[in-house]
Amino acid sequence: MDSPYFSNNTMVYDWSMCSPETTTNTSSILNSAKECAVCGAPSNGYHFNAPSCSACAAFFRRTVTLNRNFQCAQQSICRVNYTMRVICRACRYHKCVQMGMDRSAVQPRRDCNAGRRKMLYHEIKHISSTTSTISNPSPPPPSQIPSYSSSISEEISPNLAIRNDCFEAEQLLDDLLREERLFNERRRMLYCAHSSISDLLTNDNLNDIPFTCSDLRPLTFSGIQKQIRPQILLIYEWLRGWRHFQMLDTSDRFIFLRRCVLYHTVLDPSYLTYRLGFPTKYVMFNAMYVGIDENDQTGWEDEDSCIKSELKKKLYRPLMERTINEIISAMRASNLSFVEFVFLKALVSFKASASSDISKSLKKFMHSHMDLMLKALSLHYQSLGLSKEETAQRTGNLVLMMSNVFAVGMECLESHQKIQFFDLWQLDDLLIKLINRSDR
Amino acid sequence: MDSPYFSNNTMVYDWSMCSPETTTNTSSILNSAKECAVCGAPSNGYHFNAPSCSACAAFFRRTVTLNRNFQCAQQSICRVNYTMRVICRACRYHKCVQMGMDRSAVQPRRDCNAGRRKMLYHEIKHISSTTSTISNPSPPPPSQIPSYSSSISEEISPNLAIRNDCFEAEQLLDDLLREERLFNERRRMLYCAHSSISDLLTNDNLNDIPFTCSDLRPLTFSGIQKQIRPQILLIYEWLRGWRHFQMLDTSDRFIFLRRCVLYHTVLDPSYLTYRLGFPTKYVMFNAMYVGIDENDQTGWEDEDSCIKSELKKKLYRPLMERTINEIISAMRASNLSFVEFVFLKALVSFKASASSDISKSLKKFMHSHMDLMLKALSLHYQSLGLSKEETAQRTGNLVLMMSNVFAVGMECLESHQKIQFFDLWQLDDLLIKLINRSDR
DNA sequence: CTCGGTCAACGGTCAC
DNA sequence: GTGACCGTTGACCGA
Repeated sequence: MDSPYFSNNTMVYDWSMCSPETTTNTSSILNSAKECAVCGAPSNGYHFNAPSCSACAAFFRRTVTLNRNFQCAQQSICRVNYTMRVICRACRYHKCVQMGMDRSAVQPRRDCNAGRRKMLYHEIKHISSTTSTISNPSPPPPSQIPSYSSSISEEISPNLAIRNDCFEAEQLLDDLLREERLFNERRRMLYCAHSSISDLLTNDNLNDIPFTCSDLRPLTFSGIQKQIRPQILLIYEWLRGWRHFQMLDTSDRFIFLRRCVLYHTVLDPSYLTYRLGFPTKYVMFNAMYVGIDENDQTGWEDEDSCIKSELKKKLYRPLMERTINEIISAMRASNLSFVEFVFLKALVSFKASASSDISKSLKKFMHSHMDLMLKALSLHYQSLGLSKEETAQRTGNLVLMMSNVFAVGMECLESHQKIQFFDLWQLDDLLIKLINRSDR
Repeated sequence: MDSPYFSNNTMVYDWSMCSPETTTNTSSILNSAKECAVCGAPSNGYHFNAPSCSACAAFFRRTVTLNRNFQCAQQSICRVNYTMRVICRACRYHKCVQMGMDRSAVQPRRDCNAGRRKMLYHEIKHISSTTSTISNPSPPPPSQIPSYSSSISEEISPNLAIRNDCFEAEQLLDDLLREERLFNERRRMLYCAHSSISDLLTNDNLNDIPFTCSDLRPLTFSGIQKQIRPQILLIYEWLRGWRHFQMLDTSDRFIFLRRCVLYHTVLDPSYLTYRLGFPTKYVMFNAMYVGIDENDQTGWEDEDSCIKSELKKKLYRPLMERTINEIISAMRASNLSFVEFVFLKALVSFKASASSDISKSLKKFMHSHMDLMLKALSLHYQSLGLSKEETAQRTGNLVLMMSNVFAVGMECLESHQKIQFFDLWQLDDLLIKLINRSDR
């Protein structure tokens, strides 16, 4: 009664189909089971918890058991369908995962001492692969590739499970770093005043902050006002870079976007200030800054037809000071690294969304996703050679920072709801829609 | 004999040879499978549906993938056997087909990263760089254009449609449509005033224009001035969506971006005006419009601290009128479809860049890329059921439109170079860098 | 019904 | 350009 179907429904369908129009129509569910979710070929049922054809199932099984890691030659945007499925294996694998295939559903290598012939086949394969690796001058990979020999299958299985998790975690870190770099590239193009275009277009730009000190300009509120819309777009692009975002329905996307706009607006300036401006300049998302010191009037002056100096200070100095005291100082104290910042941003974004009014199954998925994030962070620390104590301490710092970000973010939200309600100064109308409770 | 193999073989071969000869003696099938039907060499089974040796199979595969067409120096009566097989390729290929080899059994190009060495390399990299992707210099040479074997089509026979080309053409159309839709989604988020956020975030938005009439607002030059930078970013994102863009070096990227900014600035307003504003409103990229009629002053008024009405009209009315007369009217006359617009945009972008100062090999690649585009367009017309005459006529229209776009674009460029030189009004500094010859 | 194993037939590679 | 070589794929099977 429960076996595969029940688990299928809770794990996959509940959250991939939480949009009303799909759940109402049962035939679409039946149709989706008849068609491979990965390549669209006629499917004969479920494989590894996703409606898929046997070919994609075999592909997925091979990829997992051999612990392969593919790299897309393009930008991980290859179309995967019946005719194109063999073109890019990286994207085919990602689509398998996206469509709900579960790495843990791949069983450990079975004991195959069923017949002489099979053993013979394996021995031959084993010998030939061994000799080829020996003849190769490159470092030998035998520890990575599972042996074809069936005799040690029992010993492999626990390691294999760990490796699967590592694989996912590693992938996650790669995704997050890629998206942050893209975000920086876009910000450079939008806000940099002095860089040459060659600097913007180059491939080698691995900087973890988008600006340099020479890009910083005194803040004007009218400048912020005009550039908040592109900034929201960039946050949306960051969110879309997350592999599972496209599977969310509209209302869940809305929740995620709202949360990210709110908390990124706190986090990004914090990191920029920590890296570029502290202790004199508080740097905003668009490389504009205000003076931190009370006597420094930069950015706090009157702006005709926009906002008065007094109101600026009344509304935003407390927020700025709280951000400095509770977030930026913590970043400085722990000497926050780029990777840690990227994790902090992701954890804040997903934790905030998971605490919102989303479907139960999505909530469950989000929590396992955050577990994976912590796992990836731990692996990162491990690769840096940190001890367990240091790892625990830095992870704890990050989690403490998260709660500070939530607190400051809430104050920021309330403050802007007040601004909008009393019309203290003109906010962008898309921002208002994201601040308000209802969507209109 | 080997019972499992035998049953396997019969099952597989029955499926592939579902012909009336299945009643023939099984042994004769096995005998015939033992020797190559083409050259008589010992064969190891079926290839492309004919019992053949691996050499003849490889020969057939190369011939099909490279779409080669051989000519026999004799009278197409050459004997093809084990010793003579390399003498006449025309007769060898002919015999391949005669013996039942099926061109459609040759599959599309597979993942190029799948090679033995490269795979090993990736796996090693995978191990060593668990998390330190930052320090990874990412060895694969980006400036090198890979093999693109399909572009080496010297001896093309038009009646033998290349399967691979069809795949690539299909992929190309898909990419272009996807990028245009993404472009529209981004424009909606940047410029829409009245849509609800749910409308922006929904997946089902397949509209081919980003705005509705209710989004249109009277133009202000200061508004254009402020929003040109996000627009350049969107053009950059469009360009980056092109699969091969990341393989270009910085200077080539610069050339492409310059060309696209120029011609998209002509093309996008043209399409928007044709679809939304004509004959009263000329619609810009950000949903702002000016009046087309000389008596309609909308958008042409004085703007304090930016630009005077007189200068606006002097600088931009001629450009607008030329765009209407030469481009928009042509779009209207041919009732340009969304897909055609997408192709027009791509053709203009790539043709303009290919005519610039880029490396010879890139130029060659660009031309074959444009050929592929025309092929994809032709396939699209074919799928719509258009006759050859109609296809030729519409393709001709599109090519004529291209040259008009180039002409108007050149005038637009000169006009803005003049504006920048005499400082007639303040242009965005990134735009200036893209207009000027040198990069500084 | 969906696992894993199997192997003929694919594609890519690279000395020759 | 050729063909031996090897890795990958997917229809098929038993469990």
